[in-house]
Amino acid sequence: MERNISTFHSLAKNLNKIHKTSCEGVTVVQSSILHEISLHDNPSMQTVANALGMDITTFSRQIGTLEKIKLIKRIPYSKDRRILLLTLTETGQNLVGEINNHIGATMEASLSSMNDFERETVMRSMHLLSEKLKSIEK
Amino acid sequence: MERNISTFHSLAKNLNKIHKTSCEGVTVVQSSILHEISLHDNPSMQTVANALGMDITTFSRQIGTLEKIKLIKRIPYSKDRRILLLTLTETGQNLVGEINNHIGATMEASLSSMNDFERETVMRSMHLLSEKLKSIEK
DNA sequence: GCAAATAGTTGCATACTGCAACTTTAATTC
DNA sequence: GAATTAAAGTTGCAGTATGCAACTATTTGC
Repeated sequence: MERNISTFHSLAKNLNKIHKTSCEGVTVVQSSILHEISLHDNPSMQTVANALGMDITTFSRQIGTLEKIKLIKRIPYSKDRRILLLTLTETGQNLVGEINNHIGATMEASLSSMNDFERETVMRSMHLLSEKLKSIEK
Repeated sequence: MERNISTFHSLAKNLNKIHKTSCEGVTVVQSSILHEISLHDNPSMQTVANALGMDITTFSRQIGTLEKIKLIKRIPYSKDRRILLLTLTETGQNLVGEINNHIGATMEASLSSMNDFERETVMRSMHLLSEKLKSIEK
């Protein structure tokens, strides 16, 4: 188990490192926000902030920044005027695509020395693990 | 591949969340520093900062904080007086142990619905992946 | 011995974070 | 249907984190 803890730290650190080097011009947090928006269909601020487990006030300011640099737009929701819907601009969509490509390429590169079976096993395990971890409450 | 990117984000986020909830009284960054120190035998500042990919100035200040709250000590190295060696205090060691236990317990809990074979596969994949990711240069 | 390199610290200037308090709008309650 | 309560976001702090530049102190190389 001791060894698993080191694996935990190492994996967390390296995933973060990959993410950092993959999102030029934007921070890791901002990249996560953009990605999360891309997963939904015009989500509200609360929706995205909750999905990311971010404090809404910090989130609000990050959204302000992202709108200022024209990666997203805030659109008032006519049926409930308290709500602002978030949408990626075209620039934002392109950036998300680039970041995804970069992350994907880095992952591919680091798994390149595995055979297809190993690679498939690792990817499936990653997916399984992430699904299990999602369901942690609190 | 599109799906793998979401897995990537989800996994990174959840590992970070587990870490955050596991290190009470200390930030995730500080916990990483403590863990990294625990992996070495009286490492120097540079050694740990490099291992974590942290800027030495930020690191220096974090070490200042950690020493102030008596989790680590800086010990001058007699053979090269530019160097300070880092060591965990007893309190620091205990904290690292608690954090490790908490992380371990959370991981166990979230994998509890798997059978032994699956769990073993996932853990081995995690380890394999983290090893591969380590070797990414730059 | 002196120039260059290395380990670490400190001075900014900037950015991130979260609690408290606020505004605006919607839902509830009586 | 007015009054209360709740929800979505924003802003005011105050504390912390981050990184570049410049600094001190030591060591290494020639």
